[in-house]
Amino acid sequence: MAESPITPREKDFAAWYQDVVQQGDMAEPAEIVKGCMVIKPNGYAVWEVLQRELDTRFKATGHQNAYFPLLIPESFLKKEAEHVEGFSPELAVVTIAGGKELEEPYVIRPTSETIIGHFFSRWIQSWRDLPVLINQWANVVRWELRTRMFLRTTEFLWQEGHTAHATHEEAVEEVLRMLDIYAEVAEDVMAMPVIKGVKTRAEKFAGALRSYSIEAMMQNGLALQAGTSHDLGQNFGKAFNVQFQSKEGRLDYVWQTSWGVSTRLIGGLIMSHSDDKGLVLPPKLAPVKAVLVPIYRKDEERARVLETAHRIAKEIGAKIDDRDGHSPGAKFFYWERRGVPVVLELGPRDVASNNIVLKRRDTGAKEVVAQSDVAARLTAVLETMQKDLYGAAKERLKANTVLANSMIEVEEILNGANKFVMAHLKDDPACDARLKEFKATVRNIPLVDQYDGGGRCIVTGEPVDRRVVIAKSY
RNA sequence: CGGGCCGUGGCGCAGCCUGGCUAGCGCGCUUGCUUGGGGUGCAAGAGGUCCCGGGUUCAAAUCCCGGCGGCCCGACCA
Repeated sequence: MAESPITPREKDFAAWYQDVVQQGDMAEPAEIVKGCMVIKPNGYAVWEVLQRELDTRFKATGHQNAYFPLLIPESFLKKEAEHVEGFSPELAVVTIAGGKELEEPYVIRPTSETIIGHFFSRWIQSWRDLPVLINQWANVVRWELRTRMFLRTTEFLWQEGHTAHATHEEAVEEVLRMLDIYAEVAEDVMAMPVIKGVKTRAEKFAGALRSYSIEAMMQNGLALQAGTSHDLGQNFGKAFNVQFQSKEGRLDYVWQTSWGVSTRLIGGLIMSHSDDKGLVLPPKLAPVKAVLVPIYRKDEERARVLETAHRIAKEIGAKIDDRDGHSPGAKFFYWERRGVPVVLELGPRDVASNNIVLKRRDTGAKEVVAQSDVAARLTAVLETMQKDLYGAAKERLKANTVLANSMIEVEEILNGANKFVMAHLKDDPACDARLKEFKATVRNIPLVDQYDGGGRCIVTGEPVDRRVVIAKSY
């Protein structure tokens, strides 16, 4: 028996994560470009499914895709004071092009609020032009000091939605609508439970009025910000002079939003469901949902088995692994570490009895199914597995969420383990700062309070209306 | 960007301290036979700028200096 190429989670979670990414053939460090990664076909296929799920929902809510330049005039970033302050440390800047020093450097987009603001100002004149609902699928670059595959890389893929509205009320509706879509994709498609909430003022997007996020819990108890949706107010409208004439004939600035999710979701996916044997993909996200491994000895068995195997695989839309020169055992391990939800085994015994063996990736449970029932059974198993993965993740989130009623309590809990700690805390940067002492942050202030309502802030003693999520995070 | 560990066939490592034969090992890969219900076995092969640059030396994977990159911790982080 060969040794597992995957470090157990218990032993070293970070090493486990690296191993799963590598063994699942998801991505590898680019090495020749600092902090960047190569997303391999297996990983990119997952991204494509995620893109499809998101894009369909964006379109269904009236958004259109568009594309803006990768390079942004440096001066654009400076037009919004908070924005430039927030992003300038992590900008990559192009100063030379065509062999000449540029008069004005270009920054490689870290996000596109500025350049899109510029074009919005040209596109929008009247209340009739609103709302503008745009989404862009793009790559962005942020010179992060510390990178981890999928979770934080120098260059990453994402979508960024940018919308402009006539009223703040409408903009806030949009912000929450998109947050809901993110939560829906996270929970229903990725089987990753999330907490929707508002970011504290200290943690909000540079240039936003308010930021909202969905926060997920990884298997090691760390939080992962899985998606954000920002109420930009009129900040960028004013910075880029995006004005429209209202029905009443008044000139006013638009109210904007922006929202995004990135390839980081794939990191979250991995750390939500995968196990010591490798990647586990929820069925709805798996590019390949089922693989059929034929088993045979002699040539005449081979012919018979392969014939039946091909017929069944075609019927149920499974991939067939008919590679020669690999033993069935080797194939089982191969698909296992690549996270395929269901592996079907078909050997001479099954051909003779008109059965087939079906195995789930998550539980490892095997069952013998009549060939005539396999299509229905596969559908049912995939559905169950999707639900079970979500259920297990939800259970873990619940089990690792605790209440605290004092700063000392919060600190004790977080020093002992990685948990989500629910505590009353005022939305004040000074209060956020107190958590830094033990490397925690407010993840968000939940939109829906599932606990005991109001209480006194554990720092200031002032009344606050609900508990916030405090945790260590990626 | 600070601290630590690391960089040697595709992958994982030994060798380095104490410089010196032809740079080894396991896995993987190729070919043949064998095997096949959870990594089959045997045999024969292929495959290496020892991260890069400079220095010391008769001689550098090994010592010295500089750089690049990876991982972990920290600071930073929409």
